[in-house]
Amino acid sequence: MAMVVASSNIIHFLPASSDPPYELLRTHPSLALLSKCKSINHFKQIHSQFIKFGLHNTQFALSKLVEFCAVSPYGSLSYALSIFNSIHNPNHVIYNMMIRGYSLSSSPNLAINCYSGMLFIGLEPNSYTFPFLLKSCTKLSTANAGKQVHGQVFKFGLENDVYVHTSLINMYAQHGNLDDARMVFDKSNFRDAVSFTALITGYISRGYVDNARELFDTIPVRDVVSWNAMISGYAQIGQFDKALSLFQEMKKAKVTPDVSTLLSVLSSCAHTGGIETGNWVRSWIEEHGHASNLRLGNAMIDMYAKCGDLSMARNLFDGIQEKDLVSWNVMIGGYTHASNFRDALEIFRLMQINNVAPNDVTFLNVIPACAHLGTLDLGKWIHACIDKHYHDFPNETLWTSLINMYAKCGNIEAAKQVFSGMETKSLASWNVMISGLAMHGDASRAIELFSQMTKEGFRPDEITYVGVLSACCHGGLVNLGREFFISMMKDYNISPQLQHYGCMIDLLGKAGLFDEAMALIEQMEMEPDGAIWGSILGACRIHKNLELGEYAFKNLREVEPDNPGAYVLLSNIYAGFGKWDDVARIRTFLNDKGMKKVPGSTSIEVDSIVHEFLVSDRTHPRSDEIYRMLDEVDRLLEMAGHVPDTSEVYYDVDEEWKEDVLCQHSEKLAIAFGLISTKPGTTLRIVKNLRVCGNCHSATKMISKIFNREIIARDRNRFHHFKDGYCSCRDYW
DNA sequence: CTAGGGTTAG
Repeated sequence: MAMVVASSNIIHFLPASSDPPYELLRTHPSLALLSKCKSINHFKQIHSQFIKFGLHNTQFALSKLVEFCAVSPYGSLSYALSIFNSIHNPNHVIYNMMIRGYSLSSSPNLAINCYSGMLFIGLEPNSYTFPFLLKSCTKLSTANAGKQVHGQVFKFGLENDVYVHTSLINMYAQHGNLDDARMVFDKSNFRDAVSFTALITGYISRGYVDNARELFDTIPVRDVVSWNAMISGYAQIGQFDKALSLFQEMKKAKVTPDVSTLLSVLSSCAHTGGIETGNWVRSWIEEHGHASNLRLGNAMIDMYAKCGDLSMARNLFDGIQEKDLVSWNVMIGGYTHASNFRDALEIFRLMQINNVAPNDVTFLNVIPACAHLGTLDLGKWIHACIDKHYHDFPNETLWTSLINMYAKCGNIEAAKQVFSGMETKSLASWNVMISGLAMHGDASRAIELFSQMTKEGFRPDEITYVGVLSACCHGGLVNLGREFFISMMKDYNISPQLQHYGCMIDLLGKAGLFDEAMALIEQMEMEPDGAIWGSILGACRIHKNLELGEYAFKNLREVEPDNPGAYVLLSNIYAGFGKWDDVARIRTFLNDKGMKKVPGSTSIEVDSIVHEFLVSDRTHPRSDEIYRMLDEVDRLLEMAGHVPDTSEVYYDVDEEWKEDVLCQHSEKLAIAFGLISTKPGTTLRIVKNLRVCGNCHSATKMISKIFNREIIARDRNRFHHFKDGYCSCRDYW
């Protein structure tokens, strides 16, 4: 092997013994230049300085030149090699620096060649050689080379050097060979915090946190990295409480935290809602001059957002001058996490204005916001953006999120397109597609898709069955619903959860099968929740069942004492029986308790802007036009013979409820605005926060015919497609 | 003259 090759431009061959005294070399001014060198061109100038002063004839200076080229990020390994090749008899240091260079490069295997070359010319490796060589072995995917190098360590009697054995432990640990890592550790006669920590991180990365902790407790003197390894280990596996209590111990031990510590601690605070510790960390960061650290800033934003203090998060976010992608993502994610979807989209808009390119994390936080708000235009724009820039990164979660968004924004066709375009479908994608179809009342397609997914070998999970059962529920398919419910338990061993019972009880109740519904409630192994009693109560309203209605109300009030919806539904039942005294009694009770019903609101997206309306809302800038349109709508409805159904309306009871009679429900305002602000024939998509009332439902059916508009309405539970005077729910909801 | 252990969003 010819490791020593003369290079054409460097022709000096000198024996090592010609080095002048180290002191003269070490203090030479040209050496100081290297520490400031930031480019290879600058290095070449320094190199010629070395030649000019005759420094390049010394092993010392040559080792410095090779070190820079091989190790510095501004160096170049090929340049290091050309210098190395010009050296007649490189010493240990020069060889070590070449090996180190390879260990840092993308071809760590070449370190081994270099090591062979060193042996070939008769140089013995020393205690510095192996840490570098072992780092290369660590980077290799196979364990073979590492084993052999371990043999070399014995051969040269270096197994008791603490640096060498730490490198061995680390190498084995990184390869997942914890037994050998432990063996080296146990056999070594000297251990410090570094060698302990190497083994501890190995245990943690394989999930053996308890073994790691056992070891951690026996470290004689722990340094900050040991603490960090253990604290972040707990955080990684989700044991955030343990991470935080260990941090308290670290404070007691008077070990100063560094940036890594603080990042782990902030993340733990974020996950546990531990805002007190979070506040402490924040003041510590400010006192110790870390306030301008971007990563800490981002972690603090995340912590405050996840702990629910969005305004503090926003203050910190606004205070960061040089925001990076993560800053934007944590702020958007914070708002989405807190269900503050409008602000999430607002930050996203600011991000566009600031020309910051989004990534998949951004989209995963923005798309659900679009889904909740029903902003189809923005959702489409994001979809186009993903198609354009991120098609190379197939991200099933991203497509699944898009399917869900299209379904929730009322464009089920686009949802189907994204779904069928997915090359590899995940269980989650089948699930969102099925529940999307269910939401749109397309029970037959949902069920068809379910059988297709099982044919393709996917095993349905509990979420799949929530979708399937809710499809049956929205389609009124009682028999099929029963069959699926049984098959879920029998064929897939999924025990029904609250949501499954909820679907079944809703389905049975709406069909008037009260005995069966109540029997199912008896059968449940958990306490029925408010949704279940609510659906019984709602079914009692439809089927005018006063006795069961009162019973369901009693139970609902026990589970959700502060839910005014229970009183409203019961009042509806009384109204259906003409029991106005009871209606009034409930009203008085609600007023005395100061309970307000959740204000209904409806939003509509026009030209990518979301307009939100409340009952009798007059705050919109085009309010006058909207109310003129509303008058026109009411006039045409009356002409077409639309008679408001007064059975659900609270006559003579309350100012707020009177407005129902005036037909100024928020959905009608949104529709009126849609009619005046879009071209004739444009589909109107509205999103309502509550369930659509009977009056608005029948009015909207007629509006769709009179104005020749398709109106797609999302309420709390499902979609209604109004067209030509009909609704896709077939008045069953 | 050279060295070993650890890192943000979902």
